Amino acid sequence: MGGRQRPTIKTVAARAGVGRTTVSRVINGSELVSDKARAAVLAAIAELNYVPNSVARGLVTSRTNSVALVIPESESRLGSEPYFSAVIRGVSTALAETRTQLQLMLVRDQAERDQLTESVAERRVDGVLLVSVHEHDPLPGLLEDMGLPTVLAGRRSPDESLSHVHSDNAGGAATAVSHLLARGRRTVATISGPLDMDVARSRLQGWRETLEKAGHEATDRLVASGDFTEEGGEAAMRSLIEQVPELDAVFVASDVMAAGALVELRRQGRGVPDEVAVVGFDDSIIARHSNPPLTTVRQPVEEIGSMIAHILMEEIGDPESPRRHVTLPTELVVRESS
Amino acid sequence: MGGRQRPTIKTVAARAGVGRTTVSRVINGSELVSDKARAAVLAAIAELNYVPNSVARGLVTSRTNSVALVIPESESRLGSEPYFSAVIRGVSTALAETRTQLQLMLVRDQAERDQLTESVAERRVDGVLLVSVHEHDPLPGLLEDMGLPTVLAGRRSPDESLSHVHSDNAGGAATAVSHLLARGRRTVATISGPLDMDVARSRLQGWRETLEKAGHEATDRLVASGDFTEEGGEAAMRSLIEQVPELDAVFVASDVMAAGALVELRRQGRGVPDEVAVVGFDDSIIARHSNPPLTTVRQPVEEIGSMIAHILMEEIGDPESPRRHVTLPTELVVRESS
DNA sequence: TTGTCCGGTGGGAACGTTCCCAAACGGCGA
DNA sequence: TCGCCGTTTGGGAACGTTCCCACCGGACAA
Repeated sequence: MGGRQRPTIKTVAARAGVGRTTVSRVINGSELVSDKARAAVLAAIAELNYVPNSVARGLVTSRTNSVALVIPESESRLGSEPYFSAVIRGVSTALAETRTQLQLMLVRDQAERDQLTESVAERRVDGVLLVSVHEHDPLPGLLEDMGLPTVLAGRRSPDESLSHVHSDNAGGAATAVSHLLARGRRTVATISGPLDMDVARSRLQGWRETLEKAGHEATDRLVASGDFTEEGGEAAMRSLIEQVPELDAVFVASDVMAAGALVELRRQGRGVPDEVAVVGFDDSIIARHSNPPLTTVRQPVEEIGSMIAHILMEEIGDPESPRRHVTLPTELVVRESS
Repeated sequence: MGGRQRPTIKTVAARAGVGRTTVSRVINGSELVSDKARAAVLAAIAELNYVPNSVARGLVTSRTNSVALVIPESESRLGSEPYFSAVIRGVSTALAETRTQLQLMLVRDQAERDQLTESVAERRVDGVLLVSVHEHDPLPGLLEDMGLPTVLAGRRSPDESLSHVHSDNAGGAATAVSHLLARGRRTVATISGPLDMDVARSRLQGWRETLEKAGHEATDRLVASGDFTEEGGEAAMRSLIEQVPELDAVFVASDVMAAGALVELRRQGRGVPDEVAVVGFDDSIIARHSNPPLTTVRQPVEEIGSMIAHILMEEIGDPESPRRHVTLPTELVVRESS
């Protein structure tokens, strides 16, 4: 039964006894169609089980009704990082409402990078969502030059020109550090993310400013930088303990790294939270299940996802629409590690 | 500079002083082109920065070079379930090699389901990958009827007709139960997944057969069924303890549910593994971080992903290719919960 | 020389839409 | 009755490719 030729708009027109154009108008919800014609067309469509061919439509409208979500994954973090999954969820929810397809592009190496730009050049998508951008990543600029609507989750730097949505990283870090100080901690170290990312720098800045404002030390010896992986967190914790044996608290820039830090602390026999308090960032699933459960800064990741999607659809709909910069609030979730 | 009209194949032809067809041939790597013509075309392409329009190509070839990965998500499991992320990773890796785009479709409700079938009917994809199929899901049959190449991760039932890849669920469960028995456990209960899924039934069957073969009880009172969520695992554990207070081991059909079970056991003051041993399934990130770390059955999820993608590409390339049924081995990972 | 073949080439048609425009239709006022 | 206007309609062209086929020219055998 699957062998039958798919009906085209012509078939429908013939069946309904009208012209191609009228069918097209009905499909696209134009008002300039008589009720009679509309009824005939709708009936024909139903009988023939007609579905418009979106490729043909795309050729003439030069719209594909699909957008790309680009996730650079050199660190192979999708998988361990629930962050990406949550973004995907949010994006998908927002897109579903607009009947836009989601093309997922995991970019691991240069070859895949080239493929991505080519695919974009082929105009297979109407716009691009970029997640986890690094400061000197050429991709955002490239997309901007091509004139393709682009929205970032995060930003390259504080003066990012492209539309973007991110959470209040500095503020979240400040809350975390204040919390630790309020619990009487004196020496608050930090494990930061890769410093070529604004997320990492902003969280570090929040840590530093809060400590300085409170009259505490916030020098570089209290900073170890990880790469947002568990192993990275472990190594950073090790070097911190060595560097600053007297530390009694650590603010870690992600839950996954914090989990690594916990492993190292346990290995070294330092009690959490008795001897060392730990606060993470993200409130990912791992935070609830680590040992002990992790105090952490929750960020509205799914909302970030749906918001970048919304903004992108807006820019696709109206290329002249102004660029938007959105900062979403974070929230401290206190558990047993602090 | 982005304002310039994109060059078409005609522009290139004119520039190179050849016909459209010759340009097309060069692009598609045909042998029937003289070296001279080929060189001229390639030069023109480079000068003009020409990229073929894939939509136009798709219209005539009726190929889109993209496939859909469908993830039903009524249980909102992407996010908590690293399983899906790993599948996505595997699929993406395999597709990258074939220059095929990946359309991600999260299907939460009926509306999104309809959108999916419509999108498929519009021929926006060359094939479909289906993850986490339930026994009476109409979708696989629908796709089969439409004649669209379809490959499943998992299967509807043991006599699945569509191509599919799954791990040795019964075998994995058997290994887990044998392990528990070897540790001297006598009353091995189980928390199964939703019984309208073959994964769940197979794991349950592995549990049952192993116990029976060893001469142990394997009756229904030892079975509680969850829904692959943490809360479900918690509730199931609660009912098991009530039903079978003397149990000294539980085989749980997923790590996420096992994490829930651990929470409940702790709440009830039952030591793990001293009083109750727990074994999960998946070896997801949560297994390493639960308290205590979880003994679990590892399944090669990423490999499942890349394999379904491979098989799908094969079926798209040759619709007559035989259906394939692949079972991948599992492996027990012993940690501290057993 | 003539005929045959074959590598190389390019123009026309087709894919299934949307958009532009001209034309048909009907009603209404003069 | 005629002319005008607004609503509704449909045919032609276009979007940028690929595919089919016919053609061209040179090499080679007869």
